[in-house]
Amino acid sequence: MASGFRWRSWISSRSSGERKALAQKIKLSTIADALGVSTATVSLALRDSPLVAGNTRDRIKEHARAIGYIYNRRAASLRTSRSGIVGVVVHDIMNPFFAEILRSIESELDRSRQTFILSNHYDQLEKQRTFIDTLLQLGADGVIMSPAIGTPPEDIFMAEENGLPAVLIARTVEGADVPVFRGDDAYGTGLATNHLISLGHKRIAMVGGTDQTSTGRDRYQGYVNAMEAAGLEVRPSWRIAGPRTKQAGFEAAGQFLALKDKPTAACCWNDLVAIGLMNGIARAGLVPGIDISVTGYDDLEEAAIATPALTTVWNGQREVGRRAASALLDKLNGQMVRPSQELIKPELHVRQSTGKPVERA
Amino acid sequence: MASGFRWRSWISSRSSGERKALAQKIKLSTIADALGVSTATVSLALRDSPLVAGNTRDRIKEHARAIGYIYNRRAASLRTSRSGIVGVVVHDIMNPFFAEILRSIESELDRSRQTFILSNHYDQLEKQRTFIDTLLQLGADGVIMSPAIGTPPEDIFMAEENGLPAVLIARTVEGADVPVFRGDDAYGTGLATNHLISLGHKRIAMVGGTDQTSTGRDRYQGYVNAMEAAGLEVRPSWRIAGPRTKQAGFEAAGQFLALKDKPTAACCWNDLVAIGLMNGIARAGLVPGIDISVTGYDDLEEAAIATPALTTVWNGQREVGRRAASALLDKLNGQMVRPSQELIKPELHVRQSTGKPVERA
DNA sequence: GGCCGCGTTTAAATTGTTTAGATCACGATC
DNA sequence: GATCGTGATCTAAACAATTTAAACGCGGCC
Repeated sequence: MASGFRWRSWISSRSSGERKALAQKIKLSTIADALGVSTATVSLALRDSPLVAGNTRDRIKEHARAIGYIYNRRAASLRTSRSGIVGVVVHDIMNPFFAEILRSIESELDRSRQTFILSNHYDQLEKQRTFIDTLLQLGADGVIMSPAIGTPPEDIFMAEENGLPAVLIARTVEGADVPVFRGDDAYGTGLATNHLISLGHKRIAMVGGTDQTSTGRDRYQGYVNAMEAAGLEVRPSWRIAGPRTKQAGFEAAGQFLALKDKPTAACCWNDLVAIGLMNGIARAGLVPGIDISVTGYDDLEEAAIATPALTTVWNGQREVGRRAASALLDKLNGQMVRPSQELIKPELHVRQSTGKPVERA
Repeated sequence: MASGFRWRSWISSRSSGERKALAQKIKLSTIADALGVSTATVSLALRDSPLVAGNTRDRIKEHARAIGYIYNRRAASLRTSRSGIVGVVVHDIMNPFFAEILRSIESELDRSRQTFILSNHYDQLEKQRTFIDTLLQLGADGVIMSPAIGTPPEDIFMAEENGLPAVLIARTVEGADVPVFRGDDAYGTGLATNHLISLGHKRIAMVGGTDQTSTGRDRYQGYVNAMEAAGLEVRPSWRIAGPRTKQAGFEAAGQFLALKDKPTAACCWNDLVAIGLMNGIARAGLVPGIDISVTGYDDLEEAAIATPALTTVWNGQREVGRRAASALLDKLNGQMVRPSQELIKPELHVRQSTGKPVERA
């Protein structure tokens, strides 16, 4: 009795499959039978193989179109080991920094008819692993990833070992033997910091982000290098770490304004933090760009329309996405892609959020 | 000679598949052979079927884990007609309005082990069709879509006919026989408009968005109804249509400020437009929330930290995503889901971007 | 001796790709 | 005129990894 029940419940989820099987009945053999040729010929014809005569091919393609044949990629990939799927994992799809990267990846992959599956890992290693596992199960052709904090090189090695070639964007993983595409972060924050220094600022804080990632360390290093090169003091309390969001920047304003020997400028982790910080500063009754100078990073579209317009560092997102996708495609097609670290040179875009320092009593 | 060349180029893309086939060699039969059981037993054991004895199952699972077996979903789905993939199409992934919807869809689908593929259609019908076609080829189990402008009901009918059940979010398609989940837009803009009216505003513009979608018509209608109910004039020139982005809101500021009998308040299509508009107003030297009242729509996280904090209409995004995903899952499992239109009741969140009107000479 | 239940196995099925070989027409060669 | 070679088309059959319906072996039971 009990076992009878378990049996039923176990097979209960069939209905959808049945429904689908019922609907999806047009296959290669349907076409083959209708035209009196073999399925092999149909398969070859639909893929424009030179092995089949021009007019046979035309007849087949026309008939396939007419009866609404739908190509079954699963069946095909079972044989070919290529699924036409590429995985993309980033911290958070919604972070506008990734917007442009994703767009350029999308357009690059479109060209070679690869579909992509997107996922966030929210910097949780477990989520990232689950996703990679899913990609392996689906037989994905490759993965482009911005690795989660703490990703061990073994994870990437394992993926490659199981036929899932990887390329990294935005962050690097020490010891992983794959191509990495990202901006030159140290150089970039150096640009921003030097800009502030040249305006006359001497007390400059660095707001937002963490030092747990390669990006984090590089950005902080660029700031430190610039400060030291100018003979300026770097105080630990001037490093206000935190999430990379507007909300975090907004909340950091309180901490920033309460600092002893209050800095006159903030070099922010990214545009989101910078905009949040400016909002927080404005809320406190000060005027960002006049009372406090603020720089961002990434040059999001939003930076130009913020109030005041944000001085920021353009990070080459388009390039990162395009090159990463292109390198992955090369890998898929069996070309040897050497695991280099491509650093894209950032550029400073000066706007109204930075100015000469105003000293108050 | 020429034909020889074409031949070569045609078969040239095999290398990756070969590489993968080489790496991926552990399959059901590998385990079966090692333990001296049949592949059927292994298949059943791994899926915790009651048809296989407890200790056999444990041995099989342990061995599978030890040698790093990877489940091949393509092979399985060929047989079962279920792929574990759900498609999600929206206008633009990067629009933060969809952020919360996507997050709740993600967490709902996670629970039943469905992977989802995301895509933008940027309101281009052709892109949407290509994506649906890809889903059909991959044997996706279903699709959640915010339909592109101009989507004919036949497109949705065709998908369902081919075994791809659909549910709609955010927008409806007249004549499509599927469930739709969205906010009550007319009611929502009514809330915002009435709030402005109750503060004493008489000249209120509506900024952003288009009237080509069901959402657009509903939102405009809610605004018009509220105005008329209060006996206020609705001028065509006060309807400043446009894209639904910050950039568009920013640019609309010029047009808004140049209006004859300049309105004292703007009821904006969404938070992005509202924030852009406020930035534009601030850039022109006026103070949003004092000189001009502005309302948004969606209640993005950002609304609360904008300067000034934005009065806006909460749209129940979480609910939309959760219910849509849940309805789709029901459909997949063969339950009859009636094609109802679920309207989620919006709520007004009053902040500092609205106040009593200031009349200037 | 037939039937039952249990655990397992066998064989068929899912759909498209690939490869070795079949077929045919046509000219050239002996 | 028969044989052979050749190139162009096409086909039969093997193959990919899994699921599942049906069958099987084996005690125990009536």
